Amino acid sequence: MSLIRFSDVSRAAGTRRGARVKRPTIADVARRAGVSKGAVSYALNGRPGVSAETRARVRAIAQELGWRPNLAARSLSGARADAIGLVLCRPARFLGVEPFFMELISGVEDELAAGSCALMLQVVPDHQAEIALYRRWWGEGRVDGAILVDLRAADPRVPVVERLGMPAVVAGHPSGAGSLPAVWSDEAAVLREVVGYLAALGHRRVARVAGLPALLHTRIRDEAFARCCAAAGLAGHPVAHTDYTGEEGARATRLLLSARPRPTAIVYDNDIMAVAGLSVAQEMGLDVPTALSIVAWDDSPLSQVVRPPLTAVTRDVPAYGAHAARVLLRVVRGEQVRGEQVRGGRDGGGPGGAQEPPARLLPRGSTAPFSS
Amino acid sequence: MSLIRFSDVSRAAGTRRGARVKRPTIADVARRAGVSKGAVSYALNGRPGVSAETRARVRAIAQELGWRPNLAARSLSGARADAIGLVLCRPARFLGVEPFFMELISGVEDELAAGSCALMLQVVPDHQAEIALYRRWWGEGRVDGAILVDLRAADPRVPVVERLGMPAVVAGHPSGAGSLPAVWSDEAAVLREVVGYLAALGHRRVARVAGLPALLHTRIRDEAFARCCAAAGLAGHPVAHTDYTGEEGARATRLLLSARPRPTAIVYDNDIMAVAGLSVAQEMGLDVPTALSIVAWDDSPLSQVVRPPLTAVTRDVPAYGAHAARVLLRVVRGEQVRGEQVRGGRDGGGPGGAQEPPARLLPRGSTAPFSS
DNA sequence: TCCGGTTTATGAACCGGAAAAGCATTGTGC
DNA sequence: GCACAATGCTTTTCCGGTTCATAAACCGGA
Repeated sequence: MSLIRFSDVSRAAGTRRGARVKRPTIADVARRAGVSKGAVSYALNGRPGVSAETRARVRAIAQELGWRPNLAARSLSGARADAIGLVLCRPARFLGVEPFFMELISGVEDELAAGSCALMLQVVPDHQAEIALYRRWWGEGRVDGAILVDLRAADPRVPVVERLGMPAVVAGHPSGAGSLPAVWSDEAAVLREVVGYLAALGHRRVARVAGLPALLHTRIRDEAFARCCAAAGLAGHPVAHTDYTGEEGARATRLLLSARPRPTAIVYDNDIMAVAGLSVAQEMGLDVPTALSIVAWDDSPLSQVVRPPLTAVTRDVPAYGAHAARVLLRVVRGEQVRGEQVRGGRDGGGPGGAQEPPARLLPRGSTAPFSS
Repeated sequence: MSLIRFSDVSRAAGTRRGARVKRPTIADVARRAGVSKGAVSYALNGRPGVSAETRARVRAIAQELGWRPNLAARSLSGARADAIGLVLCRPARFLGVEPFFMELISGVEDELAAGSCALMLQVVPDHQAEIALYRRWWGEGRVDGAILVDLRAADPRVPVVERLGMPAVVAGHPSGAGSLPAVWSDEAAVLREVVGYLAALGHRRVARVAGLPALLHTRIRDEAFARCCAAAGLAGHPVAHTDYTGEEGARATRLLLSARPRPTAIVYDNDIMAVAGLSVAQEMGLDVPTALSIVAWDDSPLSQVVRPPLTAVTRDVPAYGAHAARVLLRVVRGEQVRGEQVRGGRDGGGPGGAQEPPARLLPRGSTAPFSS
């Protein structure tokens, strides 16, 4: 009996949304201030139509009552949802591994928080689901726009988003962004720096352990790598593709190091694989850096805690996310992304967008001169 | 001129929400089906009030038109927001490092996606901001509830959330959860297993590199560690507190290994610190595992790619997140969390909640018998 | 044929805020 | 002194669903 009562009470008063402590509405503020709803709306939104005096009084009362605009009501009258979406489409187990996304997200949120905009995050298994999600979110009016990551060649998401008319920003190279603005950094330039550096150290056989071949940025790196190697006059430049996990990184390294002649330097597409590769090399009796040089991508604390600390390509990922968010907010607000358009438009990118400061090569202990 | 025109066009038709392709509303469906708005609502929500025949017709038409319920409108009439909140309160740079949160999030979302509920994620600098965020989200009707993580002793968030009446679940030990349901795993038991294992291997001086001392689970582990060591008859059991970063993990390890007599085994609170500790040991000429055994917490691929692979405490983090989400959804829906209440209530936890399957110790190459 | 009861559908109110239209009051220019 | 604008506020309508009161249609039984 008492159990049933408890259950009933709980259902009736505890958890149902409608039963929560009633929040003041704009009408409460209006009544209290002795003005109309409309006036309160004007006052609180900083729009003309009320005197400075009334505005101040209304503001004070709203503050006092702890009034907050009901988001549903606001967006129902055609305003914004004040949220943007971010869909991650890698399997969960890969996500946990890479600091990249968490850093990206924290950067995005830094920017969003400033505009008191929220982030809707969802992890999905495939592009199909991702597209369905965009439709749903946009259809339900749940988001004002989205940031697209992990662009692929001929990415199906781009035309869908374009057709939906949903504001969106691509975090990645503009070549695949269609008409969407893109925020990206020049990976080819960094790769040039890396290869140049290794060549200068005397390395002639440089290999690469790359990420998912379907991703556009992997392809761009692949191509740039081939070009750079050729330009630097390096011999063969084997590239192994992986799924970014340590396991595959280790396997690829083992394969590369078993070949004859074996490479004297390996460039990895992330740091987890570089660490795995380092372990494999040590396991195989190859000293790093004297017998093998290693370069990691997307520096994280991980690169610094292993011995030797890894030479890494480092970039400010949070800043990258923040930048993407900033551009998206501008698009959402209907502002032209003018400044960036000039900078970004030149090589066929979308109508707006911006280039990030390029990543930098940070030499540490895992690279050294090589002489055969 | 063309630039200006482009800008105008964009503002007028491109990005403003109002100008997007008009989505069908319930009224459109009603008109098309030749029934009233109300009937459509009943039909689509599976509520009585329409005939099976009409229901089917309305459903078909809604489908055909691609109708989706406008979330704002729906939640305005007192329904749910169909989103739950998760606020992370560690500095961004720490978040990127730990796979834990990303895995937790992916688990949460697995569960939410099933109920087509979204996740609002935000990273904040401190508890102050976190609390403000709960107020805002709840006040604006943006979320139906929240998952609280990283509980501290006498956590200020708990009473605030209780007072707000916002459904919430604590991911952590129920001792700090007040009246909120908690989802947790028995860390003391695992620690007992770990210490017992090391003691059985012949270790007499076991040290611990712990995480942030302010966190409740750190305290629980601290206390359990002390108790287990005493129970196993181990000598001193120094504990070094850190901020979870590799740097501090390395520093703490250096300190511990410089003491005389030095510990023969170290248990770390996460894997990044364990990896850092491994490097430090190797740097100091101590072979792992013959001279020093290492145990990591929260196994990630990282533990497996280093040499030797790390013995680690492993648990199913995504499942943990999924579980928390499931309990929260129940609370939100006003269902009693009955089954769990029995299991969870026994030791003073909230009115509901559930215990996770305990973590397991996974011996790998970094632990070995020790004989002085 | 009439009657109570159920099923099925309708119309209107309502949620909370935004914004257009309406309406006094005061001020300005000629 | 009058036309006209600006100011400051109110009224009204609207956004898109939910829900309640109500009514029409239907049913079997007396």
